[in-house]
Amino acid sequence: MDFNPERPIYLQIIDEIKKRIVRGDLKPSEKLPSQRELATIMSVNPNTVQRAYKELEDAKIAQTLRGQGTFISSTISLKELQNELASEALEEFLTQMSELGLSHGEIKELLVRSLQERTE
Amino acid sequence: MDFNPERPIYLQIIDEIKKRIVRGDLKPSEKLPSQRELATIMSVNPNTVQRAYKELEDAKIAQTLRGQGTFISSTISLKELQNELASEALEEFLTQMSELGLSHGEIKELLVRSLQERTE
Amino acid sequence: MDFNPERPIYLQIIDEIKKRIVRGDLKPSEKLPSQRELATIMSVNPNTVQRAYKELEDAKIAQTLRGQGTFISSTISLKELQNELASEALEEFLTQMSELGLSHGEIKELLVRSLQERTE
Amino acid sequence: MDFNPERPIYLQIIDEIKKRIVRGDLKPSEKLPSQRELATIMSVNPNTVQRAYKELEDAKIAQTLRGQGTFISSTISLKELQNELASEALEEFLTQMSELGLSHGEIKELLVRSLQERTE
DNA sequence: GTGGTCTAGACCACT
DNA sequence: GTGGTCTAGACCACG
Repeated sequence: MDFNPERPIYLQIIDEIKKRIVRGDLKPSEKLPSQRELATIMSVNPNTVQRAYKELEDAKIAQTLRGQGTFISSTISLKELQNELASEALEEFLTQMSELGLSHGEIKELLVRSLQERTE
Repeated sequence: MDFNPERPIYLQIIDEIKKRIVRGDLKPSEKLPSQRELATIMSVNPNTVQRAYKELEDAKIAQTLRGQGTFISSTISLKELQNELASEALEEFLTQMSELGLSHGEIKELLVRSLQERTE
Repeated sequence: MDFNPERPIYLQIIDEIKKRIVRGDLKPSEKLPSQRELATIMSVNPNTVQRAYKELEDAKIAQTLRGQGTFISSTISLKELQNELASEALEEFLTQMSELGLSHGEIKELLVRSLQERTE
Repeated sequence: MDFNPERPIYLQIIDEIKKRIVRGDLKPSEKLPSQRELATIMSVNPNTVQRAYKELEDAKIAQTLRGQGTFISSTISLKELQNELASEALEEFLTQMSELGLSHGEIKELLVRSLQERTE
């Protein structure tokens, strides 16, 4: 994993884990790599991983058990998390486009055209 | 204007000014508020405004004339600026959605539905 | 039994056992569950129970007889243990309240009101 | 300030600040010492102070302004915070006492006697 | 000068 | 072996 130097590493780790959960690569109740292990894999300091894990815990996405490790929360809903993240992105996108003075029609057209180009 | 504390204020000021240009609220050759004035309006440190203006200059979007103030560049192309900003936003949006495992069809559907809700 | 993740589990086990003794649920000379058994009941690592039992021994509250198990000390004074635990709790409580700037009168009033609500 | 080695320093800093707010020593909107400054005063690492400040921010008790410092939240209600902290302490105390098998009457008597001793 | 992030490395408590 | 805390010290972005 290569990090964007513009954005704090721990936030990028959080985003990555969330996306893996949503895509089903990580399942509820599954154990995350230990802080040290992930730190090694990502060539990052263990404290940085810890920070990411802590925020995931604050967000109720992960849970930590003393001496056993950090786990994806067992009660988490994949669909819900996906909706949440997708809505955030969509909201952000539409706000941006509106502020640029684009109408709904123009936004839709732009998107459709762009998707077509990527499919070809 | 209220700022997102996650993002440098000067960048948010830049974004805001760009959007105003694109929307036509600010016209080419028009004079921007003085740094002090804008700082007062936005309850922000004058240095922050200065930094925003400087970056706008570097991007050839504004020009500073000694003793006269800062002006929107007269040669600026609204359409081009709009395309640029819209493309950036679109790109970012599509990347996010793909990483969430959504297909092109799903993305389109989500957008269309969301636009409809906003129109009603 | 559900544990507070802020506090070591073995301490919480110790507290629980002390309370059961004070309430008479566990009597002097009575045999405690085996470490394995208690570990199973509490869904806890056997080492954790062992540590709790060891600390109870150090505090002269329990005794381990080789091959026979762990027993509540026969010479233990219920009243004394109760006083000790109650004093600790009271001390802690009064310190907290004082630090919040509450007067003796206010503390008393708060307690009385709270007890009344619980009785109704 | 001397710390209890049993409890994380950052939690003790948090508690201390909360108490100062409740007692009126720190007022809403007031600036807290800078992280470095407080770290020096308390002979503690700046990171430790930062951790405490961050948690206060998560709890909406403090607010951080980029480059300006950390401030007590302006919308905070002293009475509410006091009630909250007092209720927590009271709740904890009563739970403890009940678990020791003490009746409401006994609890009250113990408290009254203890307050009297402290007044004399 | 202020907070934010990160590293390196240490020690500890818990399982 | 696992996470939790802490230190020392560095660098950066921001105001």
